[in-house]
Amino acid sequence: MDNFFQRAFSVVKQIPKGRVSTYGQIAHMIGEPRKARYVGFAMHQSPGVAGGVPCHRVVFKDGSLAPGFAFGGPDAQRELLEAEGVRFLENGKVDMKHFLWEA
DNA sequence: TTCCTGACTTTAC
DNA sequence: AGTAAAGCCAGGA
Repeated sequence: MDNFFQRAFSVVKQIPKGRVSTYGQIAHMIGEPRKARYVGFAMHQSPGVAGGVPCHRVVFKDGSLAPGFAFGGPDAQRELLEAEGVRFLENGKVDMKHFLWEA
C-alpha cells in the first residue's frame, strides 16, 4: 500500500457522517492537488465501507457521482448518502452548499 | 523512451 | 447553461 493511498484513506475515513467531500478537496488535503485522479483510483482500490473507507461520501467537485464506476452503482451511492441525511438535488447531485465536508 | 489511459478539474467555445 | 478540449501526475505497453 503506497503512502499516498493510505493518506487518502485516512482523510476519507475522517469524513463525518451525513457529509460529503470531493476528490480534488481530498487530494489537496493530502498535499497533492494534482493527483485528484489518483484519489479516485485509491477509492477504486479501497477496501470499501466495511474497511472504514466510505468512498460513497466522495463525489465530483460539482456534486455528481461516478457514472458506472461506483462500488455498486450511483443508485446505491445515492441511497447510502440519503440514509446518512444528505439531501440530493433534482439534477441528481449532492447539495454541496450544505453537505460538503470542510476540514 | 514514447505513447496511451485514467472514480479529476478548469477553461474555452 | 451545456458541451468540448486541455492540463495535470503516474503507471503500463
